[in-house]
Amino acid sequence: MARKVSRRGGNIVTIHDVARHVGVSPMTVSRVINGEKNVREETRAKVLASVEALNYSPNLAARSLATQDSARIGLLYSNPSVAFLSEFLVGILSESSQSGAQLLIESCEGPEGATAALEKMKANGCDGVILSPPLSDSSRVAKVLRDMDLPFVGVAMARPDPQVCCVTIDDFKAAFSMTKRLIELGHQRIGFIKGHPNAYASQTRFEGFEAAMQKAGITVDPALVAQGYFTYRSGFDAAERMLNCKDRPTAIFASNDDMAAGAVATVHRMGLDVPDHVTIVGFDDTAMASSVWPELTTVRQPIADMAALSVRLMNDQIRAKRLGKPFEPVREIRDFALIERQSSAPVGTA
Amino acid sequence: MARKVSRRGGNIVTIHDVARHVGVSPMTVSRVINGEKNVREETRAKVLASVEALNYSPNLAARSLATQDSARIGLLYSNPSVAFLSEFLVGILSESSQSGAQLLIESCEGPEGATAALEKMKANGCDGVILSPPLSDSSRVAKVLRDMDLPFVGVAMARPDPQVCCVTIDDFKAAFSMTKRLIELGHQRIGFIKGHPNAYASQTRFEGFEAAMQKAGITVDPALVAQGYFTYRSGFDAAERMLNCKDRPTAIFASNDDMAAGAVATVHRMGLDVPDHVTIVGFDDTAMASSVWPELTTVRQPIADMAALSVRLMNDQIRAKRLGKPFEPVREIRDFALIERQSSAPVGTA
DNA sequence: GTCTGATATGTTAGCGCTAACAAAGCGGTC
DNA sequence: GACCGCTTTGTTAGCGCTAACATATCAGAC
Repeated sequence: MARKVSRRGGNIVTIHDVARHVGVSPMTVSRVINGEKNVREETRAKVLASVEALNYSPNLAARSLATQDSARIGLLYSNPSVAFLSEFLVGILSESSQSGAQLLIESCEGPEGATAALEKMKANGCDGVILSPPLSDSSRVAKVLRDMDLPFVGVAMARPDPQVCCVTIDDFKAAFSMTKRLIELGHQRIGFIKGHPNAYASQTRFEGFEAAMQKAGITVDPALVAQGYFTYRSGFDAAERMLNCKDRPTAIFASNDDMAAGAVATVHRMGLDVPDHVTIVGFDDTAMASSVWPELTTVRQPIADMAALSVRLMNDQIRAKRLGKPFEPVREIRDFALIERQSSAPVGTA
Repeated sequence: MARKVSRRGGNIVTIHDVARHVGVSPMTVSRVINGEKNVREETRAKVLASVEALNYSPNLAARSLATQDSARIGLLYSNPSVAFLSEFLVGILSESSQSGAQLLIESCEGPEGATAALEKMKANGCDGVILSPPLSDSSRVAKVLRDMDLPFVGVAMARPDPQVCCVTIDDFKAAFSMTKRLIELGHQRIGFIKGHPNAYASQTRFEGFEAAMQKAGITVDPALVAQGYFTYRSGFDAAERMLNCKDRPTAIFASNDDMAAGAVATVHRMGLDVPDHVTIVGFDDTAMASSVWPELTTVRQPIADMAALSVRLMNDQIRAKRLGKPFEPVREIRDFALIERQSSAPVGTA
């Protein structure tokens, strides 16, 4: 008898409490909790009932200590589209709270600043890194990570790199679908505002646009293709130029929401209406899309889902590395969605 | 000899490795790591050198298991201004990765949906909850939490409630300062767009505006005070009404950035310029503020800092509760900052 | 009946860390 | 020198969980 002192906090329910309550060993409870097979169905049911009754929830700290796979995952972002970032983080958090991963977050100024941030992470005992765009697309960052021998997963990469483990949507197909939808609405003169020339996504999205136009037998008028830079201002300017054409477009497809919002502002400034005179659509479904008026029709990436998936891939990769097993890079492609709001309408409504 | 099997993952550096390297006991290393006093300066230095040399970083899982204060902190948000949310999460993450807290994130649809979310959190073994606005201001949510006996911390609450532990800025003072700044720029006819009538922040900000006007001896023209709802559209409409006044305002102070952006759009639509004809300023410094053109002059809350602080307060509170000690609610007030961008200028520039 | 090979459960020890206690070291006081 | 109180270091055990091994149970085959 007489353990000297109990360090037990107080009323915390442990696996032992459940075990005692059911009349089995803690190990059996553990097996049930972790969904292992080789537990009699009857026993499993009793344990689950007790878990419910006692309101037991496992101590993740103890678990990761015992299993030795407490992954410390670094999150690196730069230049964030804030809207993207919040959804990204929500996805990461909800997944990692289940897997019990620790998170380390760092920001950096573009790919150049990444090295310092990554070194800091490594020094803090990071086991792997998840990259948000645009870093996920940077071959420079990828090289640094490989040199450091740190596993990584890219989220929303536009450039297909078979070497790299990532979660994305199909930008080409998404742009294709949006364009197709505009054509279905009767639009023929469709303007396109490209994204930043450095971003792979820009090119891919433009190709999707072209392909859809070509498939519909519509020639793309070079006067209706403008270079943008993903900024509100660049969308504003690009739209102005297009709308001053003799034969102005009835629809404008901007490669992201900020530029689409800028385009909306231009249309309004010229005394025209969206969507009555001009349909405007964006890409990304950031906060911008539903903040402006009229709200933007746009393409949505399931960012939170993608982020959550990236955590799972990261865990798999870290585990594989610990066990010295090889890890096959995976490219997971998620479905996008066309979100139709008030900024688009059939041609010639006004 | 012959421990049966080592379950050690592999190359992980532990406190024992450091201890052996220095030639002291693990406990001494632990003391150094945790910055306890009663360690000889010489010993401390040697330990720190070894920590550095071996690139040791403590296993948070083991620590929280041993200390029994592995806090599981719930984050509840609703209706998020995405820009707010991302900064909030960044702050929370960077702090909690240091304290080793586990995070659980849930969203809900306004205060009504909060109960379900909170019950889910409690069932998942949550020890306390951090509330982001507008939930932090909801007395309903506060009541639910008190009934559940869950500690909580509110971030960016506008309503001072001495019962509640929170981190905020002084909305009154912030609105006062911004108004004062506008007056310094020579503006006299200043319009004010209020926020949603349900939000306490709306009232507080308006009071700050009034006080500054009064102090400068300027009468507030009721025609230049409009009810808004924190949405782009409401700012758009409110500004339109004001600008159609016979004697139109030279500046408009909107209670948040979305409404300010809406006001900018109205100004442009009327063929006027920002800031040459009308100065427009916002509040919050969300992504919106630097996405639109011209970029908005606004008031910034140090959201990430505030969020990080809320985690510390939460940890303190949880620890106090575990030890059965009383916890005095704290109200921490952080400094705001006036961010001057291109949407404001001295009066009469054009 | 006994042996085989499965499945189901229990036992032991240890993951890395620190709370609590124990002991050693050190200076000063009477 | 014996005693006190203080600082510094060490020892032990245990936080809650699970890997690995050990054992029990059972069905079926010969």
